[in-house]
Amino acid sequence: MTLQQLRCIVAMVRNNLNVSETAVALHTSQPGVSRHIRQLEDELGVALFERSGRQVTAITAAGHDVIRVAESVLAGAEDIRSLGRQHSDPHAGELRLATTHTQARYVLPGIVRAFTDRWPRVDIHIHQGTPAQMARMVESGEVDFVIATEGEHHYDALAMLPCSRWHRAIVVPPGHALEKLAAIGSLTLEALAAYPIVTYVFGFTGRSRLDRAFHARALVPDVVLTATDADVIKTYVRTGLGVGLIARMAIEAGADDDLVALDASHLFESSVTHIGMRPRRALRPFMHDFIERFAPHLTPALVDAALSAPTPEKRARLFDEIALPER
Amino acid sequence: MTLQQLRCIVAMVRNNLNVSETAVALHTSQPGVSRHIRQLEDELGVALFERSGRQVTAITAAGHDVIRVAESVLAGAEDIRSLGRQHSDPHAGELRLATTHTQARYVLPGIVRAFTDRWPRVDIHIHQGTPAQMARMVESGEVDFVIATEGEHHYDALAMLPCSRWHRAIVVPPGHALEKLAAIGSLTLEALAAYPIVTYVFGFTGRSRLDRAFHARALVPDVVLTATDADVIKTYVRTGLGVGLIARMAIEAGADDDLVALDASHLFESSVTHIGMRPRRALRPFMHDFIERFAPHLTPALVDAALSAPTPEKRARLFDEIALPER
DNA sequence: GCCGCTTACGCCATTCGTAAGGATC
DNA sequence: GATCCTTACGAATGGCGTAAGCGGC
Repeated sequence: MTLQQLRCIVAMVRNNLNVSETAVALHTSQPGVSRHIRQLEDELGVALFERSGRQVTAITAAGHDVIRVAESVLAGAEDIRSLGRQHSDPHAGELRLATTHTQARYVLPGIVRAFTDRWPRVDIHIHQGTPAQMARMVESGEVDFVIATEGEHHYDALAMLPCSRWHRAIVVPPGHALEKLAAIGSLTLEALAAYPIVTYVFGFTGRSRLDRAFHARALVPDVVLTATDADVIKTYVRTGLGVGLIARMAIEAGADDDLVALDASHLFESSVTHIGMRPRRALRPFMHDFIERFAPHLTPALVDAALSAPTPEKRARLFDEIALPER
Repeated sequence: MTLQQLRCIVAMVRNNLNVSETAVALHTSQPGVSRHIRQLEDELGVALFERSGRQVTAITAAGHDVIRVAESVLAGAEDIRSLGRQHSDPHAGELRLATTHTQARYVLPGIVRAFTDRWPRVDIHIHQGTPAQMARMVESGEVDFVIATEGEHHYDALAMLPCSRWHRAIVVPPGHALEKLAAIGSLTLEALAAYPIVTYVFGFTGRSRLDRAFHARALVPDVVLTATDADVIKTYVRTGLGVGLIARMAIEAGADDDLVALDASHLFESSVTHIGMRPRRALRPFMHDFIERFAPHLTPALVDAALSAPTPEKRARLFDEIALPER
C-alpha cells in the first residue's frame, strides 16, 4: 500500500469514477492510475469499484469504507507536510483564499492589512470564482479557504464555519422617488419592484435570498442588468439604468457619496458569510490568526473542534449558541 | 513522503532512538532506516531528531508533532488493510491474544468455545508471556489484544479497558488449621503469614496487590515457592509444601475437590482484569464480538469510543460509571 | 578501541509513460 | 465509431543491502 494508491482511489471519487479525468487531476498517466487501483484491490483482496466490462460504474461497500479511511490518511500526510513548514519557519508560508468580489473588495482589505503587518512573510493569494469553482479549489487543495455566502450545496464536502451576518441596501441616485418613500418609512418590496433593478448575478453574493423575497410576495422584479460585483452595479446605477440592490458592506463612505443608500434589511432575509475549509486538517498558526481576525468568535480552539467533528451535524451544533457579528 | 519513512520515525521512538535496533524491528537494514529518516527530514525541511555528532539523542519539538500524526497515519493504513480482510471475508481471520496462564486456563476456555461456534473460520492464537513481553507483542502488532491484571506501567501506550474484578482464595489441604479459623470467621492476614506460602511469581496475576496487603500490616510473608500458574501452585499445596494463595477463578469444581478453598477477598484488595489494544485502530466485527463475550459491558460502541479517545484520561472517564462483573 | 551512524556503491524491484489492444455505449 | 479502460513494453528512477568510513563515548 502506498500513499499514491490511496490518492488515486480518493481522486476517483472526486472525478466521477473516471480514470482518465483522475489521471489528469493527479498529473499522471491514465494507465498509472488504473494500475494503482488494481494493485491496491489485489493487496486488499477486495474490489473497491464496480465495473461493467471495462467501465468503472460505482463504488463497492468495501470501497466506501476504504476511501473514507484513505481520506483521513491523506489528510494526515498533508498535516505532516504542514507541520514541516510550520516548524521550519513558523512565520513564513502562504495563505490562499478563494472568495467573491464583494469580500475581496470591501471586507478583506482591512483584515489583510492588519494580517500582513503581523505576518510579513506570509504571502496572500486571493482567487475569485463561481461557488462551484471555489469549492473545487478548496477540495483539491489549490486554496486553503473559501469565503462565501451563496451556493451552500456546492460546499457539502467542506467544513463551513459561520462568520458574520450581513444585510442589503438599495442604492439610488440622489432625489430618487424611493429615497422619499424611505424617509417616511414606506419603502416596501412592492415599491421596489416597480423600478428596474441592477443586482448580483444568480449564484453570487446572496442572490438567491433576494429572489426568494420577491417570489414570496408574488412579485416579479424587473432585473435589467446583473453583475458579479458591486462596483459595476453602482456604475450602472449612476448612469440611471436602474435601482441598485447590493450588500450594505459594499457601500463606501467617500467614494459612494454621490449615491444614496437606503437600508433594505427589513425587506430581505439577512445572509450569513461562511469560511470553508477541508475538514480533518490541521491549520497553521497564521491561518488560525487570519480566521480569528475575519471572525473573532472563531477562536483556534473552536475551529479545531469544528474541523475534527466527525459529522457535519456535530459541527453545526458547535455554532448553535453563537451570536454572529452583523455587517 | 512514504509510509515506510513514517514507519521508521515511529519505530525509532519505540526503540530508544536507536537506528540499529529500529532496523531489526522493521526487518530491514540499518542504513535504510537512517536514509529514510534523513530523507523525510529533508522533505519536511526540519530535523525530527536531535543528534550529537552521529548519535541520535532526542526528539525535536517538530519530531514530536510529526510522529504523533505519523502514528495516526500508520494506524489508518492498518485499518485499511483490516477493512480489506473484513470485506474479502467477514467470517475468516485471526484473533491473536497475549495473556497469562490464569486467563488462558480458567477463564478463556468457555468464552473461546462459544466464540469458535459463532466464528468457525476465525483462528485463535493464545500467546503467553511476561507483562513486558505481552505489551511489546501488542505494540508491534504481533498480537491483537493483551488480557492482563498486573504490570500496568508496561501498558502506557495501549488502551486498557477494564473487564472484570476478581478476588483471591486460599487453598489448603483438608483439615488444615486455617480451615478451622475460616469456619469461625477468624481468618486474618496475621494467621496466614504464620504459614509458608505458595503463590504467583512477582509481576504476575495481581501479585503486587498481595505484597502490598502484607506490607501494610508490617507482615513479612514466608513465600517458599512461586509459579506463574495456579496449577503448579495447587500441586505443591497438595504435597504439603505450604498454603496456596491464588485467584478464586483458578479453583475448579471437581478437579480441585481434594483441596479446600477459603475465600480471601476480605484480606486483599480486589484486582481488575483489563483487555489492552492499540488505540486509534478499528476492530473487526469478530473482535468486537470476542470482547463483548469476555466483558459484556464492553459494547462495540463503548470500545470504539474508548479507542478513538484523544487521551488516556478521556478514555478512563468512559468507564467511571460502569460496574464491573465480579469473578 | 568499541559502538553506532553515515556515506558509497551496485543490484534489483518498481514505477512511469508511451503505444497498442479490447470492450462498451 | 467514439470513448474508455487494460495490457504490454522499455526506460528510468528509487529502494535496498553490503561494505567501508568516521565520530563519540
